[in-house]
Parts: sequence; structure tokens; C-alpha cells
Amino acid sequence: MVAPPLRARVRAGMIDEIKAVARRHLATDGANLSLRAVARDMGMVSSAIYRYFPSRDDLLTALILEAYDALGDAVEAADAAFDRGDLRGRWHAACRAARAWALAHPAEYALLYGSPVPGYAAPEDTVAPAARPPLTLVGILRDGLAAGRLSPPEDALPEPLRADMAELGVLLSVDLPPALLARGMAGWTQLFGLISFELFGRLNGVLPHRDEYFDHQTALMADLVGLP
Amino acid sequence: MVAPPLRARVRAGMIDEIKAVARRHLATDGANLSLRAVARDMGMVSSAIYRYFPSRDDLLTALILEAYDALGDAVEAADAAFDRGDLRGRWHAACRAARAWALAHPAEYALLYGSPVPGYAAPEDTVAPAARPPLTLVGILRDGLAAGRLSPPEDALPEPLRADMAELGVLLSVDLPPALLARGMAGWTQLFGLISFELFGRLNGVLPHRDEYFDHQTALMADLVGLP
DNA sequence: CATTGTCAAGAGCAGTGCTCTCGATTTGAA
DNA sequence: TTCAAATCGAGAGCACTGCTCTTGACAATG
Repeated sequence: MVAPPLRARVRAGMIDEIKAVARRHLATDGANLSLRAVARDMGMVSSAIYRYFPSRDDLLTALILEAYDALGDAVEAADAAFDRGDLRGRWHAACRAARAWALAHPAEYALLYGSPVPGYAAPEDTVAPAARPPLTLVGILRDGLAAGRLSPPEDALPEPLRADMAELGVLLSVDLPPALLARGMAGWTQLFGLISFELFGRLNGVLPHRDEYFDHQTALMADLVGLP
Repeated sequence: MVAPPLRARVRAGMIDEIKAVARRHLATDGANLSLRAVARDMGMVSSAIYRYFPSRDDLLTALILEAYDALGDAVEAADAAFDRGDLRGRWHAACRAARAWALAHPAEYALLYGSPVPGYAAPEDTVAPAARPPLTLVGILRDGLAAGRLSPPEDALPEPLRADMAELGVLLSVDLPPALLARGMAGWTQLFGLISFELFGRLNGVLPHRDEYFDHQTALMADLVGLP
């Protein structure tokens, strides 16, 4: 195993530095990332950036992928830190971790969950990392169901929805009753809505005690999905 | 009462036409609205637009205000079309109306509820029209409570959250028990999350039966807020 | 009739993403 | 070791953006 040639290493370093500078710009200037500003910060000329990223969208895609992974790591780590049997503790920890990450990286969260850029289409390889937070939530449900500490709801689902939910279960590789999976999706939707409302300024001026509000709302959803 | 001078009338017409053209551009090109493109479509020169809107943000604000009002009209009309006592019917109608409006005007919805534009700060006069959809939802709860057909939940709220909810009730001019108002906010958050997930492409490839999914999830929230 | 205010047009500034070309440098094989 | 190929940064340039300022034409008002 030979070491990678020097050229490849400095190239990898350049790519990392560009991403780091771009992330910094993202945090201050918001989603309208300027390639020229990034190049300026690096003491380069704008056209040099194109040696490393074929377009601005590709740079954004790289940042999006890293952000998905960072969020996924945070949520999964928070979940893993609790005893497997402490379903409610895991639920709250996962939700809190997602919110904490979003509050710490608002611009990146907006990049992931904000309005889609008109011309931009998310590449195929973002769907797997994007599924990690909801997968963590439904994983808690799966564990609770397997341990017999959680009884599936008896919601009556119309047939097409039942089939859709079954298919979604196969796609996520998690075997849950359709009605329970639907409630899990409700929890995930609610988590996204809570964070987005707070981060996008829709709670400005009202509800100053954000932590308590968030915990209460996630507790409501924990009840809804049937956590003991 | 004299008729407004001709000059003012043609000016108002111009403003309306600019907004109409801008809305059309918004629908096709997304949020990055180009003043020059709007001017081109109107056979004008870009600088002429500034006679009617002092900046691009002001034009966007005008569009945002109109969009809030259009959404508020749709939701309130759907709610008003049902018998006052049919709480569940009103709930579903209001939710469906919001979703239908969003699907019909995706770009305008993204303008309202997508990631905030970095430099842009929503003016004060947007908060009232922005509050109309959630007000419609909690109005259903208020009516149910007044009619004795809805019993407030017995959630234990921590004191600061209870106070926040009481204050929010005053702000919305709706007298609800804090715990019930919190659940109403959960319903509103869920509605926003459902629509955003669908509109922002997060359901692409899964859950093809969107109507059934949406109805089921809003029914879950109707249960959560305690609608009979 | 004369003045005042409003209007569209045009030029121009600073910024953007992106393409192309041109030398300089590094690389890997002959 | 030599040499061609690949890679790199720099610069010029294109088409586009929001926005400002000036100029000349027009209409409404006194």
C-alpha cells in the first residue's frame, strides 16, 4: 500500500478547505453562497474553484451531504446514549439532538429542510443520509414493539394508505404495523415542523421558553405514538 | 367624493400589473425573482420598476402579503362552509384548504413558509395575516369548548410554559386552557410540516396516495386536540 | 400659460456563475 | 534522467443581477 501521491493529498486538502470556508460563509451570509467570495477568502481567483467543484451546485451538494451526516450522527448518538429499554428517554434525546444541531447550524438546516432551490435537484445519494433521523425515531418504535412494551394503535387505515405504509416499511427495512408507522411519521413531521417554526422565526415574539415548549410538544408526540 | 385622479388610477393599475407579472415569474422560476425579467415582460426598462417599488424586497413583501391573505381567505372560507357544530368537518376542511392552496401556489407557499431570505426581515404588518390559518384552527377548539363538546386535556405544563401559553392566548384573543392551546399549536405545526414535506419533495418516491395520507395525519391531530 | 411633479429610458457601477485560454508546475513512464 | 501528459492558478471575458443617477418628455395644477 503506497501513500497517495502528493498531488492527490493537497487536492483533498484543498477540497476540504473550500468546503470549510464555504460552510463559514453559509453561516454568515445564508443560503446564497458566493463562489467568488469563497475564492477571495482563500486568496484564489474564482475560476480556480472550478478545478475542484464543477459548479456551485456541486459544492452545495457536498455541503448538504456533510450536513445530513452531521445531523444523522448527532441524532443517532443521542439515541444510542440511552438504555435500549428507556423508550421515552431515547425519543426525547433524539428530538432534542436534532433541535440542538439545527440551532447550532441554522444555515445548514435551512439548506436541508428549507425551500428547495428552483434549479437544484437533490442527487440520489442524499436520500440514505436524509433518512437517518426518521429512521432513528421509528427504530425506537420497533424496539418498543419487539419488547412488548408498546402496543400498535388500532387506527383504521384506508387500503391504499395501508399499502403505502407497508411499502415504506420495506423501504426503511423496519417491520412495523402500518398504523404505527403512520404515527411514527407524524412524530417525524412534527419534529421537523417544531424546529422549522423556531428556526425560521415564526415563534419570534411569542413563546420565549423554547426548551419547555419543545419538550412538551415532543412529549405529546411520544404519547401519540404510544410510548409508555 | 371625487373620483381619484387619472394619474393615481393608472399608477395603481401599473402596481397591480407588476405584481401579477411577478407572481407569474415566481411560479415558473421560483423564489429568485428578477426585476429585470419582470420589466422585460412588461415592455419596460428595469429602472422604471423602481418608480412603483423602491426595491426588490418591497415587491416581494407585497407578494407575501397578498399570499398570506389568499391563504387566509381559503382556510377561513373552508372553515366557514361547515356547520359550526361539525368540529371535525371544519378541522378537516381547514387543513385540506391550506394544503390545496399550497399545492396550487407552491412558489408562494415557499415564500411564506420556506427558509427565510438572509437579508430580508418580514415587516410588522405580515404577522396579522400570517396568524389567520392557526387562528382558524384554534377557533374550532374555542367553539368546541364553548359548546361543551370538547374537554380540555389534563396535561401538566411546567409553569413558564403555562404562562407563555396564557400570553399567547391573549395575543390571539382566544381564551383557551393553556394545555388545549398547546395541543392546538401542535396541530398547526403538524399541518405546516405535512404540507412542507409534500411540497418540498421529501415524499417523492414514497407514499403515492397523498390525499389519504394527509387526511389520516390530520385526523390523528384532530384526535390529539380532542375533537369528538 | 407656466410651473411642478411624475414618468420611462438609458448609462453606469459592483456584483454574480461560468467558460476559455495561457503559462507554470508536478507527475509518471520511457 | 528526460520528456510528454496531466494538473494547476491566473486572467480576461460573457451574460446576468439589483440598484443609482441623469435626462428629456408628459400631464396635472395654479
